[in-house]
Amino acid sequence: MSQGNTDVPGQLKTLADAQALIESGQCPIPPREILDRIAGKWAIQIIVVASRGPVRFTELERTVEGVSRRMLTLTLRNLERDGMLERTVYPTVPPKVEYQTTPMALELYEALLMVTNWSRKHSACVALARENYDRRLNEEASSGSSMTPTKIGVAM
Amino acid sequence: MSQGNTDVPGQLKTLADAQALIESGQCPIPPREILDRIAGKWAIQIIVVASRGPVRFTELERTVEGVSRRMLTLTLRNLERDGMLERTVYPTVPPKVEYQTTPMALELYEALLMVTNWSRKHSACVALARENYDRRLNEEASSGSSMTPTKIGVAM
DNA sequence: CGGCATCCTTCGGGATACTG
DNA sequence: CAGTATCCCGAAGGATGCCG
Repeated sequence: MSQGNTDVPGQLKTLADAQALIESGQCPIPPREILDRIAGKWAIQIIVVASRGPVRFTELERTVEGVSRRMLTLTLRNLERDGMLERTVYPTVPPKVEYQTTPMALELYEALLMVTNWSRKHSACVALARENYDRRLNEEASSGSSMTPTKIGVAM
Repeated sequence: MSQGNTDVPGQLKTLADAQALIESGQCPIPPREILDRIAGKWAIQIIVVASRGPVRFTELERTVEGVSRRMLTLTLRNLERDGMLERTVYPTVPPKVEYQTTPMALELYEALLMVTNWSRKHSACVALARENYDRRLNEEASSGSSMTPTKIGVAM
């Protein structure tokens, strides 16, 4: 349980690395427990806001648009429990509580930037693929089934 | 709608880039529609398996452990609709259907490898943070509330 | 083999009201 | 201000059965 452990057992840079992991029987994808955390409707947004410096509860409530009191609290608790947020309570009256991201959370945020880049790069392509798919569904509804191997996809 | 568009409007390499995006009023995180896709319980696993070459429906059913027929079909349809999978039907009897990932999906997979790396690097730290958090909860249950600013987090 | 249709359960998450 | 507690709903997902 040493602290300064910044080594990754084996960096995965390419798909080949992932394949190798599979061969060795290990998991090449983020564990569900992690994905479920960031998959929640609010976790990432909270991390983004809290990465800009200490932020108070009510500030978050206003900034993270659409979040309910309940979900804000729940998500904050989970993130805190996972060591992604640091919660500081000032025992004043009225109470003041500040949240800010840990370095670990910032690293996750940076990793997620790759996903952001992907979506920015391919969002148009996804939209086009959907149009094609939906249109084919309609056409297929009128005509009979085709006799040749069917490939549905969008040209890249 | 040109095809060979491999340019990203603005590559996000650092948190500073993301901050800049925020200033300009743009979204620094992957859109929900994308996150929701990969957040599903099975999408990523399917992409991983299908990235190794054409794979048949029943093969997926056996490989992706725990998936139900229903969810496998649903997830495959969604991925296909988004242009992440290419579905090939051989009109033989009995029918044969093969799925394989598109280049776009492979790029997403590679982006997710960063998240995988993150979780491999920090999983122990997260586990430790949870233990600390849970232990503090118990201690706090017995004693009164503390009078000094409380910081709950794990040393990094 | 590769689905789709149906039913049912679980859980994330919203609305609202109360509290130290 | 910063929460907790309760109720409720819709969507995700599991189980099962039928079908071309």
